[in-house]
Amino acid sequence: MTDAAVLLGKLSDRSAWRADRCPIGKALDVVGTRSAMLIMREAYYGTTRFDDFFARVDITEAVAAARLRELTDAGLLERSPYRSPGQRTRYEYVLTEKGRDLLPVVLGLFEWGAKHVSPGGRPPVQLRHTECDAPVNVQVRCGEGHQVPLSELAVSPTPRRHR
Amino acid sequence: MTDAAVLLGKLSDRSAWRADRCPIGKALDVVGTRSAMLIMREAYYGTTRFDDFFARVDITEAVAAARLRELTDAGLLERSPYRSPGQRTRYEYVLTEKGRDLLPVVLGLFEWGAKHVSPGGRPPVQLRHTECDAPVNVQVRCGEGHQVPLSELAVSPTPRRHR
DNA sequence: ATGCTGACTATGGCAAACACAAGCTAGAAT
DNA sequence: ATTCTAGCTTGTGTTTGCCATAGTCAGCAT
Repeated sequence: MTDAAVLLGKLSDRSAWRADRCPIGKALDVVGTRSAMLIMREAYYGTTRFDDFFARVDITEAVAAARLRELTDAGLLERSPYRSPGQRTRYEYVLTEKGRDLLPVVLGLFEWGAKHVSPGGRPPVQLRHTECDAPVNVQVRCGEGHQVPLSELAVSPTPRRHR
Repeated sequence: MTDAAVLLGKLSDRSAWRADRCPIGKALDVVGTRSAMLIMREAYYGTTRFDDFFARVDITEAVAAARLRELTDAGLLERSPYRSPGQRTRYEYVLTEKGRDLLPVVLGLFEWGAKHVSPGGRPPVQLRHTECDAPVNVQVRCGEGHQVPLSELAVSPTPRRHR
């Protein structure tokens, strides 16, 4: 038996269904580009201003403008006015709840890239918990706190909600 | 103070560095396309054969062939021969360790898409732990087992390895 | 009034991702 | 020998992501 998730109910006959309306596909419609992911990374690093985004992500202004608009339209970032003393009003891009919720994905990419694609397996930066200094990583867990490997992952149809 | 990770050491001056050689970018070089992510999803569902991949991911044969080659070249999948009784030898694509390690990313996208982009917030399938039936999700944790929110995430330069 | 700075917008072009359609190939079945 | 099928390959055209360069605009400083 090859290693895979466990398909339950009507899903067990794989030829009888297709993963249209898949949440993964929907997510990729919003954050499926390289520049979107890297802009979110920058937001996590604390970047809020237009010029910082395009300089630090190393993309052109046009791409930064397009992506920032898409991400604010989609609700991952919010454009909010601020005024430095004696300056005119400007706008900064701040993370929303929805944007913060994407953190596991971006951190997951970080971890995977660090382990499998970085030269010598050594990433340029490391991640730790401020409270206890232990290294941080992304884990698949269940509500009981167990770590869940792929072979113990059960996929079942969402029951219909009746009214 | 806006909500962001804590940058330590020489990273604290954000104008003094740029995230080139970022593991996130490297990861996206390999799995940065929609079709790559969706093919990995299918592999987690247990799909192994060419025809199943392109039919179930709803991409063309050409795209499936290109992506499968890239993913095997990159080491996330392995092409291995098999023979059904009285059939000629065929090839199937099976997950490697490297491919399985990407699971948190794909599951993270699933969870984010389900929560934020699915109609009515209801995904078509749900994920549970086979051992205890508790719902499964992706979490950012430290070695001590604490859940780590963005504001408690410390980013510091990797110390140089001397020899 | 002129320039500067932060935040964009516009134009043009290239390459990658993808779609659609057709063709090819190895070997088992007939 | 011919057909069938799984597993691709090739050809053509469109769309999207991105780059590079240049231009705009608002307001503060000079």
